[in-house]
Amino acid sequence: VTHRVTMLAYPGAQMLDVAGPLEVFARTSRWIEEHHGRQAAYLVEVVASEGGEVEMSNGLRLIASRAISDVQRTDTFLVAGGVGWAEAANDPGLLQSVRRLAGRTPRFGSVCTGSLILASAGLLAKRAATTHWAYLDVLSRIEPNCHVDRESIFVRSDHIFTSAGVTAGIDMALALVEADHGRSIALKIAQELVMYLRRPGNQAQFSRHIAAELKESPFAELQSFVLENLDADLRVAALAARAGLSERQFVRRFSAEIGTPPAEWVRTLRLERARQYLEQGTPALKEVARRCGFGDEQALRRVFQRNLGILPSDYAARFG
DNA sequence: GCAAGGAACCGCCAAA
DNA sequence: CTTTTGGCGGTTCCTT
Repeated sequence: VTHRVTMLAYPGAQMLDVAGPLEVFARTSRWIEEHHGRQAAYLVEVVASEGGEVEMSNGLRLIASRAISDVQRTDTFLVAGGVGWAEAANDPGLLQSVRRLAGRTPRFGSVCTGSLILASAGLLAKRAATTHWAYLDVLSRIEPNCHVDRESIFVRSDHIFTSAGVTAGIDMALALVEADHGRSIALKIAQELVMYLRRPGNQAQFSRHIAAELKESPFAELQSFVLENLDADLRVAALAARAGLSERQFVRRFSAEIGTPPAEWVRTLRLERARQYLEQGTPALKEVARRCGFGDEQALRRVFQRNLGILPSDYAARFG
């Protein structure tokens, strides 16, 4: 059974928003063909706001398979983000097409500022959604009835998926794959991507999938708590108490099970979360530090410097 | 970038 | 006799 994924591009759309999720679907397809001998699971296509050719935000001229107005049906419809979102959101014809296609698609969503286009089309009323950091307020302005989630990397509201940034778009695509083909395949693809992207350290940027992996661990509950409360007191004594073990025993068991001692594990997750925030556009470093549980900016800076050899501000400038 | 105090980690050991 | 537990203290790393 072929599942069609349609990605909308428009002038000034962000190429990575298109490429990231499509990469996930493409890899999943290939993996399933190789391991199950089945026909490709996903057929991906990029459609243009109009005509067949759009200039992306990086200057690349992308030739789309067709215009969105020509698409009769698809199974998953995604809208990319990018600097051109505002023009796209002011194009009544395009919004009409977006509404029409979303209306006849089992599920649809957006990456980054693509949410603003969905909102402009009136598709996010009474929905939970998110978008790029810097545009959360714009989102509530466009659609006052949208429940804007300011914390999440990506948000699902029934059949509508919105995500915060490029890496979040990948994360969201993985969630769609998980819904279609199950957790184990989604995890495999996530791992493959992590290797492909050569992200050192760990895979925590795919937060949801790490969370899935945690289900296997005897410390699952504790780990989910940590994942969801990175700004809480997560010193060893506190964690041990939460786990109902003596400190000594906790450190011993945790290290044996997880492979890293608790404090280090927490620090790694905090760093990874901070990277996510910086990659999705930078709120004040102070705010990043607070949300991730680093006491202050200095602590954040030290951990970055030591683990990545780069300052947070430089990291944001380079990847954000 | 430094000193001083604190937290984390882990080997060791005795008790359960 | 083996395994698990948890206190102790030294070293290292981190925070202030």
